[in-house]
Amino acid sequence: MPTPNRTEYAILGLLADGPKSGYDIKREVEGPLSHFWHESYGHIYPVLKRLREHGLVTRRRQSRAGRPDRHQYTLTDDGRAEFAEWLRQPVDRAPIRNELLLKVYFGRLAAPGELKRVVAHYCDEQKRAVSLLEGVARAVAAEHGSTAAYPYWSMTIGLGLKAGRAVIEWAEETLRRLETMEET
Amino acid sequence: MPTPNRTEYAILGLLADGPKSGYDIKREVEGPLSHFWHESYGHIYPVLKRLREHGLVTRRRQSRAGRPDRHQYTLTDDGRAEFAEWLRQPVDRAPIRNELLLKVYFGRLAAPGELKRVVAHYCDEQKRAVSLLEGVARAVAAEHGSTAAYPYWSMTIGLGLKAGRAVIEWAEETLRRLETMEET
DNA sequence: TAGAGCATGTAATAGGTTACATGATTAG
DNA sequence: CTAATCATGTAACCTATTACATGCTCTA
Repeated sequence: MPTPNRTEYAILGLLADGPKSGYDIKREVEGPLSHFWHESYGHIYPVLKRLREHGLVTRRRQSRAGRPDRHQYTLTDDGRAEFAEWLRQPVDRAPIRNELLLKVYFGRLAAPGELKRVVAHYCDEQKRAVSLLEGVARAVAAEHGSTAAYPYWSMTIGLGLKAGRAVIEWAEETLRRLETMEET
Repeated sequence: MPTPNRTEYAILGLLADGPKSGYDIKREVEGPLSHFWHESYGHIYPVLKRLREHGLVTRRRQSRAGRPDRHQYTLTDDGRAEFAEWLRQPVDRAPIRNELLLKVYFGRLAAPGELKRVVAHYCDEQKRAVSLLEGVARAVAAEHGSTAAYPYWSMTIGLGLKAGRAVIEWAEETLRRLETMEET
């Protein structure tokens, strides 16, 4: 199975909620999806073009007073069916490539204390990411807590928090282990 | 910052421990590194070629009685320096693309019960992965517990277990939430 | 008038996978 | 003799990123 083009489904999904421009898509990805997804313009526009060629979306030029023209993309019935089909398929665990663990694995070949610095840095970054996400969780609950989308949104944040905290725990434990090892 | 070619460093690291063939590299990746890293032949050999062109490794044909010839790759001083430099650089959190969370985020658009099926499937897979890793942890401790590489190896497994268990917890909690939501 | 935000897209390139092609040696 | 394992590599393809190119509109 070749890695499917997940950008296609991300875009189809965003359009399933209503017509959008490429710019809108980028903005939405940078908002509520940003802690578990990302897209670049350089991929969004070509994918949009291909989706159109395959009849999954249609494009319409839109002129709005006081703002630049833009292209609005709308999901077709075929597009909606394609999206629904993807949505119901089980997700397999993706093959992982963890550069931090690669360095840990090779840690024996590093100068003393170097691995500790690397792990400590990662731990700090992770702590910042988690506290940022905690803030997002509070803000989202306050501002969107009563929308239909909220529970799902909240679930995605939930995994980010749980996984993030697990990494922090591991990093702190690992730092202790590394210190103990140095003491000999 | 363009995504650096991490395969180069993975290979450099494996060679830092002693000369190896492309085949050896693939086997080692499939062994102790398999729960956090992967490489394909179709990438290993071209990278090996490039590393050689850059003077980071040398190649030597090796004839061994009773086995097919093979190419043995050895790290040069430049290669070792390059690896050491990479090893001491801090690792930034990689941008994530989590297809499961993408489906969760769009869960509102799925038919009732569909998202539950998807999450439950993922949870099962994760449980299997964790119990496999628990077995690996025991086996590694028993067979390599006294080697110099063991503590580092063990740390990589440690993160796999912690993160994996966090995902399971999240999935079970999420399933309960989805059930509660259905009851209305 | 300059800068920020809105808006769309292409070209070059990188990183990586899969499928293909080839061949040696050993164990059953 | 045949299957499994050892062994090396290339070609085609896909996904995605970065850099580039362009232009509108509003606000300060």
